[in-house]
Formats: sequence, C-alpha cells, structure tokens
Amino acid sequence: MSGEKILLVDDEQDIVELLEYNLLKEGYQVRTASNGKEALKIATSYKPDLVILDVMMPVMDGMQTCEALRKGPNHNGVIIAMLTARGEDYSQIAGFDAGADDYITKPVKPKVLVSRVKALLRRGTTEIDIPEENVSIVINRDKYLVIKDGNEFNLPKKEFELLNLLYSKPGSVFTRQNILSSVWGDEVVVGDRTIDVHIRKLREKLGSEHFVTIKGVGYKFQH
Amino acid sequence: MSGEKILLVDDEQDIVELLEYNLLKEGYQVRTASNGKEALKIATSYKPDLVILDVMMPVMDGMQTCEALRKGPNHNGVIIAMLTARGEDYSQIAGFDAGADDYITKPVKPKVLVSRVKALLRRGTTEIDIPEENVSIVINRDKYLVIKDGNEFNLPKKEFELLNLLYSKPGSVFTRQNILSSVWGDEVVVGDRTIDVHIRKLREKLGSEHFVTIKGVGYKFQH
DNA sequence: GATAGGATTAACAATTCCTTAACGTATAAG
DNA sequence: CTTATACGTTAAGGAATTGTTAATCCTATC
Repeated sequence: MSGEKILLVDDEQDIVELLEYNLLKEGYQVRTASNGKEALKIATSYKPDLVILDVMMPVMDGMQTCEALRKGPNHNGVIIAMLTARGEDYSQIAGFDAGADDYITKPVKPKVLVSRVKALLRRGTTEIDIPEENVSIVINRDKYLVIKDGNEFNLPKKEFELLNLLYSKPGSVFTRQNILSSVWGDEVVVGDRTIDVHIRKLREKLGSEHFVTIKGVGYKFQH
Repeated sequence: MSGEKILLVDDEQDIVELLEYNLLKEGYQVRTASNGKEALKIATSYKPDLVILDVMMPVMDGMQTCEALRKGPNHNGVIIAMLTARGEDYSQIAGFDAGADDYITKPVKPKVLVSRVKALLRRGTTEIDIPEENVSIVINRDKYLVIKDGNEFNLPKKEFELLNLLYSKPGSVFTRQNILSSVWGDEVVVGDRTIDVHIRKLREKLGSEHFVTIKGVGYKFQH
C-alpha cells in the first residue's frame, strides 16, 4: 500500500466529506476541489493518480475538466472517473468520449466507491509493466520468453519452469522437494543432480548472481 | 483499428446477440460463451483482450470465472468487466475483489456498453506504447488472403486458420491443445503429426523464420 | 462418380532436451 | 587432518518431441 493520491472534485460539500472520509480510511491521500477550475489548478502541483469528477458543477463542469486534464501535458496516465446522476446517459457517453476511464452513478454508496477506486488503481499499477527499480530479469509466461538487459532468451521447458517457480517469489527459498513436486510432479522420480544441472544452465544463461544456493535447504532467485 | 478480441459471456441468448451485434459493428472481434466453464475453455486458445462476464450464470458464475481467469497463467493483462443486475451491491464488491476491472449494470444499453468497452480498451492499448515496426506479413480475414512483401497467397482453409490463430497474438505461445481446440474443435480427434505438417506448409510458403517451435509447449508466430 | 486439391496419416529422420553417472569442489563435523 | 555431506561440473547416452516425406483418405465441385 503506497497511498495513491486521489483528487476528489464535487461542488456538494457533504458528498465530498463523506467520500473523503471513506477514502482516507482506506489509506489513500485525498485532496478536494469544488469545481473544475480549482481542480486543474490543484492537479498541476498535486499530480494525482486518480481524479474523481462530478459531471454537474458550476464554473467548469466535469466533462470540460476531463478534456482539459487529458489535453494537459502534465497528466499522462492519470485515471479519471466521472460521477454522474442516474439517467443521464448522454452525458455518460460524452464523458467517455472526453477521455474518462470510468463513471460512477450517484447516489454513491461509499463501499461501492472504494471498491471501484481500488479496481481502477489496481489496473493502473498492474498494467505498468515496466520493471520497477532493479528488476533486471523479466519473464513473460505468455511468450515463453525471458528478457535480461533487453536480450531475449528462449529457454527450454524445464529450465523455464524452474525459473518461473523461483521467480514467482524472489528472495524466498524453495526446497528441493518443493522444486521437484512443482516442476517435475510428485510421481516422477529423478536423480539427485538433475536440479543442479538445470540451475547451472540458468546461471550460465542469466548470470549466477541471480541464483543463490542455501546449502542443505534449497535455492532462491534474486534480482 | 486493430479489432481487439472480446469474449462475451452470458447465459441469456438474446442479450448476447444484441451486444455481440453492437460490438461487431464497432469493429471488434467477438466470441461468445454461455457460462463460465465454456468461457475459460475458449479463453485459453482465443486469448481475448477483454472479457465481459455476467455475474449470474449457471454452471460457473461470473465471480468464479473471474478468479479463475486471474489465477490462470495464460491471461496476463486481460481486462475483465462484469455484468451485474442493479442493486446487487454485495456481488459488485465481491466481483471487484475477485479482480474485475469494471462492472456494468444491467439492463445494458448498447451505446453505453460500447463506450465503456472503448474506455477500457483505450487504457489497455495506450499503455502498450511499443509501436509495431516490421509487420512483414499482413492477413486479410475477410478475403482469406495473406500478403507478404506485396505477394498475395491463397492459403487452404486449415492453414489459414492456423496462421490466423497464431497471428492473432504475435509472440505468444499457443499449445498444441490450444491449437487443436481452436482450429479443429474439441470433438475432432486427429493424429500427432497433423499440426506439424500444417506448420511445415506455412513455413514453406511464408518463411520458417516466422514460426517458432517451443519444444514441449507449442508454437508461436513472430513478424 | 470422376477429379483435384486439401487434409490426414504413418513411417522414419532429425533434433533438442533431459537425465545420469562420474568426478570435482567446498563446507562443516568429528 | 580426515571424513562426511551436499552441491558443482561435465559430457555422453537415451528419451521425448518435432520435422519431413509420400502415400492415402476426404470432400466439394463439376
């Protein structure tokens, strides 16, 4: 939980307070604005991860604000959710075309809002597939591909599966038993050195620094 | 317009047809299923970009299906939207916790659905910011035609369908199982070497560099 | 029902990958 | 220091999977 930043924009003060309270309770950072103009001003310096915009507002409404945010150069990747009253189908669509990522119909139940916010931010973070910090090795299960320093490796099945297992919990030790039953299955019996040989090949291809032996216990992967 | 792949899952046939029609009209590729179990089966080989799941279904409901999709290793980055009847707040939340990216309340207006789908896929694709470069092979599904270096090829049905499948997700591996159930169907039983022979013909005609074997796993297409 | 192109099969070749065995090395215990 | 134990390394044999080819079986079309 990193406490993503949310900007909540609505002109109805009591709604703002209710929603703000519930979002804060979940550990998010929250700032509020009561119209679009104010929201843009705050967004510039606050750089929120998610903006929740009421459609109906004085001074500058939600759709205008949404468009302005999308066009503004400093808000790449910001997630925008619109708050709209039931029945306004037209404005829903207009809101989407202005670039909103989601809409939420009023009246809003706090629980629903929080769930929706979680889902929106979850997608935001899971889809940023750009390796964080020192993730030197990335594996793509779909493509059966391992990428290290921009180079692609096509590992054989067993090697890939072994890597895949260790990689699934970087830093955690997997015992030989764990490894055998995961990669080879419980019925298959293989010799003592089989795992070692595969580890060796992974070390050869990807660098031995990533594969740590814990003697008497097992192996672990580290970035 | 690349025609993203949508998997539409609902047990009510008329709803499926209505929504399918509207999505097709927008240029999306659509496949349908009437329950979760069927959906999972199709998803494995179809590899959709977006799955629209009804919450209430026989055999396997939307939430279970959603969880299964999220846990499955072959569905990285798939976007999941849930269809839910008004007032089911509890299931909405549960749906989110199962990992859904969005929910849409029924009754659904086609226009609203399409807008929502656009918004969901927009975020999905805008974040994949890697531009396609050397697309050496282009296939025309309507005309059953393959174009490589300006030359047109008229492939036989099975070859075309096999190519079409692999081509739909360049770089992603399709297992022999995937391929069989997509191209041949689940009831048909064919010999071991059938796929190989078709792959061979594709390699012969289009160049073997485009068809990569992952031994023990399957095949993938690359440009 | 003849024909042609496509799809499938079977037999065999080729290849890749997995495993093993034998030996080497390191570390800890006696 | 010796010994025991676990892991590292290497190369070779064999197992499993895929590639290739040609013959045969289908199926649609005339």
